[in-house]
Amino acid sequence: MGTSDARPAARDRLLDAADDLFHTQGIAATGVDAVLRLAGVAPATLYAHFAGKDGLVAAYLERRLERWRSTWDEALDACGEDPVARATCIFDALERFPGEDGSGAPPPSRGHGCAFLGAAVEITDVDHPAHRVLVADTALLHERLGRLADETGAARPEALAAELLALYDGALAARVRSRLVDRGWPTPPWRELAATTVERHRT
Amino acid sequence: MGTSDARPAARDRLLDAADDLFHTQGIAATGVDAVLRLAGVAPATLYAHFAGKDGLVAAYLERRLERWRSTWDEALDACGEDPVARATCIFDALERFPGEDGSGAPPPSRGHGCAFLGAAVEITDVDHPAHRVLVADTALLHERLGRLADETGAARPEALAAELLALYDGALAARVRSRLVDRGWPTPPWRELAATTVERHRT
DNA sequence: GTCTATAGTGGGATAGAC
DNA sequence: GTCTATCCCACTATAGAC
Repeated sequence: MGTSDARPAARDRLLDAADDLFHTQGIAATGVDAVLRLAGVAPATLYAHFAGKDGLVAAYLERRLERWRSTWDEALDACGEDPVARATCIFDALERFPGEDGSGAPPPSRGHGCAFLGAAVEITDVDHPAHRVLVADTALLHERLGRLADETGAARPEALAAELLALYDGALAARVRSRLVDRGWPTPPWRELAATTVERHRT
Repeated sequence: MGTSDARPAARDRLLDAADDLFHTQGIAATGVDAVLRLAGVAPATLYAHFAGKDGLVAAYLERRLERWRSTWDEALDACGEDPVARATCIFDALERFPGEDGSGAPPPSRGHGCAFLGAAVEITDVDHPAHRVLVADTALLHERLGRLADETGAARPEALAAELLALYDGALAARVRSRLVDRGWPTPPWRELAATTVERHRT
């Protein structure tokens, strides 16, 4: 069956290259040429699959959001039934997430922060095809963290969820800062901090 | 004396325009033309004062970092001698900071996150003239928070400082997310959370 | 039919000359 | 201050290969 070819199809190679370059070098700073070269794909193929660069950007973010969602799903499946574990396992997901994990990722792959928050800084036009994906990312975090916070029996679930989200964003920002200054600071134990936050809200 | 003219000099008008546009629309997405138009300045004037767009970007970030430093200084002067107040008054500074404060800033002025972390996503070339300013921002935060954490008598000052920094970055990220989804979530009481964090480290 | 190779066009932005 | 040059980049068109 042709679906098991050794080399991925051109469309997937384009998305892989886009994921790498857009995230590590910035979206606007990355020319279409660079994506084409890394993917080993001809220009016409790109425009056959996507609606220009903007469409490729949207598709790259969409696929990344799906990957994040399933990584989080797997972490939730693996962490058991304890409400505290479930509310804090977003940090397990972060450790598992390809590129952000502890595995042998080359230096520049890590430490570029949340791809969606980063894109939100570069893309301010609400008519950009990627804008809805940026909204969907925040919506996903709000909805899930809100539900998980609710399950912990917190008095004010949304307040707890907002604090957990801040911890998550703080953890990602810390990686950017540690890339900038290299002289390492101690990495806070995010998961434990999150657990403490949950407990504080259960009074 | 010419220094008290009603209209600022061209160089300052350029920096004002750059501060506005680069921060709210992104650096790469903002053309030099837009800066020139908003500043009411001729192209040649820009290139007489700065080394091209990159130089303007560096100067804009440099001036913004200085503004942030003095805002933080004033907040430190105003918050008294209590070590906990001093360690947490970075959030007072955030409230005072022009553009990020609660004052009548038009919608798009707020909610674009830390200008330096944002620039770090757009500018990955370490040879870019603005790169050293990005490093200086993180260095300032590390150094000051480290010193303030030390003054609280924390057992592990750097660990405390890292947590305070995460809270700071989380607070800025929360503003970006609330701009994206508008349906507001409760804003955590950052200063109180920071105070709780300090107390937890004083055991 | 999907993809590649190559060449080329138009627009916008940086930069500098007059 | 206007006006112009130069360059880069997104995008397209054509023709051919697997």
